[in-house]
Amino acid sequence: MAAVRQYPNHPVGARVRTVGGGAQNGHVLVIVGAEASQEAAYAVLVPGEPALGRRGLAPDELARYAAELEREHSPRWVFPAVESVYPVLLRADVRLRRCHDLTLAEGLLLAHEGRNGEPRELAAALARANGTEPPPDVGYADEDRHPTLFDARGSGLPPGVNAVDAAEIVLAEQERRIAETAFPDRMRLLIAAESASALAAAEMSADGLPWRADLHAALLTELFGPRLPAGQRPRRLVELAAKVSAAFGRPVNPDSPPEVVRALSRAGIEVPAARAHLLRDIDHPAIPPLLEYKELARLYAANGWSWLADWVSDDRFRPIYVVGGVVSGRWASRGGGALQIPKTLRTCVRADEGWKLVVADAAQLEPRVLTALSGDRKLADVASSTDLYASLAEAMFAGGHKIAIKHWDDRDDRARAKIAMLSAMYGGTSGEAGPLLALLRNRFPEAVSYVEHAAQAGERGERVRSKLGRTSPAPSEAWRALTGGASDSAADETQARRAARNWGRFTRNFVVQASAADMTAVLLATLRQRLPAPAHLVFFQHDEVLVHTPAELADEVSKHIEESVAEAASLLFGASCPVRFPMHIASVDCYADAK
DNA sequence: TCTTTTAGCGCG
DNA sequence: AAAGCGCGCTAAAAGA
Repeated sequence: MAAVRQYPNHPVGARVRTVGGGAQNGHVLVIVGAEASQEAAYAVLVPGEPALGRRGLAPDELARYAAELEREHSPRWVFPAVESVYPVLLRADVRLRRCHDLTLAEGLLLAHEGRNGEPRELAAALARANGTEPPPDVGYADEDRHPTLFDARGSGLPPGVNAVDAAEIVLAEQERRIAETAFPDRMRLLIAAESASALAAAEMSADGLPWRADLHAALLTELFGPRLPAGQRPRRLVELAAKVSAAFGRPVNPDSPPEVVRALSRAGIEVPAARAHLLRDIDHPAIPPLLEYKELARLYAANGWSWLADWVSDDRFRPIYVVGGVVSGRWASRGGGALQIPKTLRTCVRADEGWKLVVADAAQLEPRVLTALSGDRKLADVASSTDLYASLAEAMFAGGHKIAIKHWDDRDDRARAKIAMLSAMYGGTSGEAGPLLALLRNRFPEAVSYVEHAAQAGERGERVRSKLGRTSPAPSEAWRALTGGASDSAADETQARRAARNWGRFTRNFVVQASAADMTAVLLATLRQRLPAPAHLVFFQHDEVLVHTPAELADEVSKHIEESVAEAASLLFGASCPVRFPMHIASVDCYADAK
């Protein structure tokens, strides 16, 4: 094994090339898969180094051997799916630096090839490589929320085919497909970053977000009264519901939107729905308790006692993240609502004694990403400000240029600049958005035309790509049927036009949101390698990371975050990218104190 | 009665 | 004239 050199210390590991076989380029490649014949028996294959191969390893043996290989060779690991194998290693406290997740890579490549939605797990990828019919993905069992790729339901691989052998074939095939993309280096970076994100996600689930169950319980008791059996409305909600009913003069269930709408109608107030913002300005005695009920009931249902019991253990919240679970490449979560923790509960997120939480969020990430994507130099100047929207307001409205909007108030300039930018990124046109967007287009034509081209492509049914090659799905057959042919009637025409516009808004936003996801994936990949032990990532939410660290390392952690963002921007947009990506970084004891 | 869909709202 | 993106989760409502 002495012939095998350590892989150069690249933070993401994106430069790894293994086409044509394993160690020949000086990189150790380790493929781990479960034995098809036995449950929880793992195999390790090192291409070009047969002596290092192992078969029939029990989980603890796999962990020990993986730790040894990681220590000796710092290889690029190849897993059928990180979320299946890596938890086995994490339970033995084995951490790996870099990897290639075959399932995530397959998903990215399929999307790039316009085959979104086809099965992407190892068995399907193998069938695809062999030119046979891919079996459907096995997915996850709802019962235990754990991956089932290698459980009793089987891997779906043909009889006698071992996962490591399948993985070797699939890896070679994926390398071939990567090389066929327009920008292989970008796709390589994307897959490396996505795979590293999967490592980070599994580590975060294993480590958990520090969560003081006692504070959460105290808060619930304070807001709702003593804990009652599941299914029973707590005291405070009973009181508020009674007030609502009393104000209407008849029993009204505030949890039932139709009942609320009917009750208001009887009181002579017509509302199209029972949404809080539609009720906010109504003058009726039932409204205040109703709004208070809605807000509290939401918290109780989503993050009440049963959530606390199900998702918090040993003062850690352990959600399951779904890396790349959103078409744009953002993460999703499975159970626990990890990405929707209400701000009111952030007071429960506390660093351990002697530790700190370093909370870092990217300021206005998406408009900055759009700026970098489009290469709009003037907007890049605006983005040199930490408060992009304030600076944008100056650029848009300086010289007293006020467009035809009634009751203009200078104090609204920043808000209006923000509406203009969000309208460009989301396709909004309501209210003042139209004229504001026109002004933005006038001042920053390059940036606005970038998203408008994406929208037009979507309206034509074309796919669009992020900076690193994440690709939007093709619209459905139903969409094509609706928008494709000549319309028989004006109504059909309207419907077709609406469908086209809707898809255009999706692709318009996709190029920005997905490129932002590219950037944060690279950020995560970079940061998790740079963090000084025992500091570790504990939370990630689209444009925000939390690191739990011994207090004395907090400053160093902040510095690594800054550097990782710069590294990510440089890898995506080039070393000379003029766009700043400032971070709000706070070192706090409590998450609630970060803003 | 059981399953699927909808409305509403939390997060970015 | 109106029209902004992406998710997950719960209870109620609708459907089978």
